[in-house]
Order: sequence, then structure tokens, then C-alpha cells
Amino acid sequence: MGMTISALARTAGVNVETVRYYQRRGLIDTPERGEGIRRYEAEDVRRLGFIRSAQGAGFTLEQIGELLQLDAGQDRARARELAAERIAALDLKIAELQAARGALMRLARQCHASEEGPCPIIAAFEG
Amino acid sequence: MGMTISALARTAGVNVETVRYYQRRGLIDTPERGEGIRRYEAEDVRRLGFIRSAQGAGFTLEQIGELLQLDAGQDRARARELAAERIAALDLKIAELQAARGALMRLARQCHASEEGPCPIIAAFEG
DNA sequence: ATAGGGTCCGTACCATAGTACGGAGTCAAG
DNA sequence: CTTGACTCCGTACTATGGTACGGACCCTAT
Repeated sequence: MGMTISALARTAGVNVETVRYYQRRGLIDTPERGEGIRRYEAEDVRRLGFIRSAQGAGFTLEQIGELLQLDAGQDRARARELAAERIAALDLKIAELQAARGALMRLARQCHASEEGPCPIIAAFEG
Repeated sequence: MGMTISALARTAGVNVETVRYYQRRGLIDTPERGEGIRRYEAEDVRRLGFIRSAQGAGFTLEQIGELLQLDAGQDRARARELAAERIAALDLKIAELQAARGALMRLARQCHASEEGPCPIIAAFEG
């Protein structure tokens, strides 16, 4: 007869409050009460898993909501569009982080090399 | 006799309110009023530039505040420590984003390949 | 039948990084 | 000497993604 909300949360690895929050945001639905209490199925665990994975790919909850709509509507063109947008954004972000990483590495090396004068890590950002 | 706050903001490319916010957070100081109004120097522009750059490297404003303290205190060991931490965090994040990117690319290709059945982009996350 | 634990739900609160607002003061030009 | 633009400052609000709280209800075991 399905899981309680806390079993669902435990299984999916999220907080009970997070489940409720997603319900409020319309990302997962709120089943009818069966004998006083709402019961959840494996499908709900999958949904929570989907949300986690999509978040990992950098989608916001709002975009995830859209993806879930598309799932129902079978709008594959739009799904591809969202994926392409996300890939472009990821490319930008990755390049940015790699640049930052390179800069920090260089600076840390310089900082190690000489123990006097202004710290190059700090000085470097003052441009 | 120095810039007004709006000249400072314009020069540094931030919002006036952001300058005030940084003052409240103690990241930049609040000069005494000279004839009624506070005036800012090139040094303040550099500081704002520092904050922007450090944010670009993923430091939070709190960490940036610490870096600015270190700047005064010349604590290079701690600066290196912060840099090392940040590099490790960047590595994690970069790997994560690259994984997400790879996954999305594969899925978009699959989604293009067949126009029927469930959209693989959405199906894929349901694991 | 009553104690405990879990559920339900609304509302409030958290962090982060700002942005906006409103009233009072100030400054420079006309 | 007034108008208009800008400054100062405190406070409130925004977005994002949750987390926490408190009272009412419900379920199960003793």
C-alpha cells in the first residue's frame, strides 16, 4: 500500500520537508489520503531521483518543472532545446572555472616560491 | 578630491547599492565625509575589482573578506590554504559539470536519432 | 484508551548576494 | 534661493532552495 512520506524521503535520500517543498512547487504530486495518510510509490522515488539528477546537470527547479511537463506532453523538440541551452551554459561555466583554477594554481606556486613581499594570491586579484 | 559613490560604482562596473552592501559587510571601508559627502579613490576601484575577480574564482564574500584581512596581515600560509581549498572545490565542481555535459550530449543525440517513444533526455534522469 | 510517534499543513525562518525604497540631507546650477 | 540630481542610511524586499516549528490530527501498540 505504498510508503509513508518519511519512508519516501529516506529512500530517495532527501528530507521530508524537501518532499513537501517539491509538492508545493508542483514538482511531485500530492496523492490522496488513503486511510488518513498519503501513501507514495516507487514512481515517486524515481521522480525525486530525476530531480536530483537534473539538479546535478545544473537545471533549476523551475526548468526541472518544465522538463516534467514535457515528459507528460512528449514535446521532444523543447526538451532538446532545453538540453542545448544547458550544455551551452555548462560550457561557459566550465571554462570560467578552469580559468579560475589555472589562475589560482599559478598564484599558489608563486606564493610558495618567495616568502616575502605582498602575497601574490591577493595581489593578483587587484587588477 | 576623489569620486562620488556613483562614479565609483560606474567605474568598477557595479551597482551603487552593491557598494553600500559591501560596506555593510565590511569588505570595503566607508570613508569619512569630506564636505558632506563621502569620496572614493582609485584604491576603492581596485578593491571592487578584487572582489569581482575573487568571486569569479568561486570565493564567497565571506572568504573574500578573509582574504582581505590576510592582505593586511600578510598571512601567506593561510592565503595558500584558502587557494588550495578553492582549487580542490573547483576540481570537484568542474568534474561534476563535465559529467553532466557529457550525459546531456549523449541524450540529445539519442533524442535526435529517434522521434518516437519516451524522450531519452527525460527518461535518462529517472534512474 | 491512552501514550508515542508520524503526518499534515501553514507559516516562518535560513543563507547568499544583492536590489529597491523612502525620507532626510546636501550640492551645484540657474 | 529654489529646483533637480545625487547622497546617506535604515529597512524591506527579491530569488533560490530549502529547513524548522507548532498545533492538529491520525495510527499503532500496549
